Amino acid sequence: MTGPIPPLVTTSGTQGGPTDLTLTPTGERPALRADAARNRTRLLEAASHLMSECGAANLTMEAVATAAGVGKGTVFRRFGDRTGLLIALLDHREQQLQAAFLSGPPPLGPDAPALERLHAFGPALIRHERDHHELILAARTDPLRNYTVPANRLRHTHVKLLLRQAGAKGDTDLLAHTLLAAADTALVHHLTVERGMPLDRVEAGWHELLDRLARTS
Amino acid sequence: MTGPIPPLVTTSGTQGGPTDLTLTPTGERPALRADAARNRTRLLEAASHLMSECGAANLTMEAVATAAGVGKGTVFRRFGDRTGLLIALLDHREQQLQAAFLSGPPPLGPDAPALERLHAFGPALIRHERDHHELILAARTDPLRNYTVPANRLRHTHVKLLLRQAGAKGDTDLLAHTLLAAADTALVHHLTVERGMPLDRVEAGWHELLDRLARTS
DNA sequence: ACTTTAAACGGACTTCGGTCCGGTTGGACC
DNA sequence: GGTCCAACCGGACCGAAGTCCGTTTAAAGT
Repeated sequence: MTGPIPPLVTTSGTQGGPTDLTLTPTGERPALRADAARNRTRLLEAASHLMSECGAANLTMEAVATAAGVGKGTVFRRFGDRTGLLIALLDHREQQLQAAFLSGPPPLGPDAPALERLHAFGPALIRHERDHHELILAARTDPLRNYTVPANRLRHTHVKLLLRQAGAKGDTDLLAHTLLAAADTALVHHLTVERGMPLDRVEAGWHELLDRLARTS
Repeated sequence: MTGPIPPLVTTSGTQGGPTDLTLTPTGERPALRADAARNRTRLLEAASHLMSECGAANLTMEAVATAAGVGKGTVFRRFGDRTGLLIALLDHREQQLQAAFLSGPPPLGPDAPALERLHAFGPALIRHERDHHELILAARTDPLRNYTVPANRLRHTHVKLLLRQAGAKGDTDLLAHTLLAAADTALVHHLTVERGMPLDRVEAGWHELLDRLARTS
């Protein structure tokens, strides 16, 4: 990872000033040469396939390269590192969720009042994360990287905006972080799987927390 | 890591039922053979020394082993894996903080009202984590492991107990997780270092959050 | 002191992430 | 079509984590 600008996963979602009101999904990509683009999709398909067989934890870069019929160096050039590949896989699966809360029908989408959207967002997020917890946890090697991942920045901005629209008083930036932390994959997995807590209770926790954080007084 | 019971770092702090009211620090260890104990401290000292020279990120197991004058296998036998070694280093540095909130003077210690203790706990925790953020972040390879680390379980139980004593309504278990997440090393580091947020604001966020979570109505 | 055994030891070995660099090629511009 | 170059490709190579297993030893019992 010494290349000048390894065009990793994707930017966007939150590019310019902090008051950018129009959020966009994390899809766009910087324009790749034909062969590179072809190899990119091949690699993602190979990785996705291998993952469904061996599990995300056992996914090796060399295996992906071989399965895609390219050299190992190519994988690293394209995705930077193992985590980059996993994040790219995730990003693809996130499109659905993003579409749902950015432009989908109420109560998640923009045609519902902010507070209602937030209440709907929690369970949607929690379930999405639970569905992909294996991949998400495998992609979390570097604890700081989460805050850089476009999809997560998008979530944060989204929640922050909704909190403001809902008239929440206080440091909405921090409150958004707090709210998102309550739906964190690792936490939810720990609670539900390792400690046997029913998912309902976790979701109830979200609503309860939201009620307290969104107070307008 | 195939050994039957690699007696890793230490247990205790939260052993039995969930209503164990007397918390104890995370110091005790299962009793080691003389040579093993000797090598253990040698290893920790060597690791600590190497870390202060090269940084936690560049600490290699082989270097630690060599510096301590033992074989590589010995390091792994004792600490299980790299993370185990780092956690052991951390555990040692945590004793001070634990003593402060378990048995120290008010407002952190037991001679202050619960809510006041919680308010004092945040800044203490945040600063402690910032002082050791390098080690803490390096030790966080597996996102699920945090919830298993004795020191973190102790913190959680501590906060949960204080919330109850303060008369907080709601799911105190979840609320404790939320509160601790607000002081999480990775988050605080991201906010203060990468985003330039002043530490005061993060601490203010703790107090604000606590006020909302500890509501008794 | 002697035996015994579970525990500890060490270092060769395997595996995998990540780097490097010489060779190849898409595609823009003439 | 020809030239040119930035971007791409691949696989040898490196470093470090973690495993394995034959050898050594602390220490408990006799």
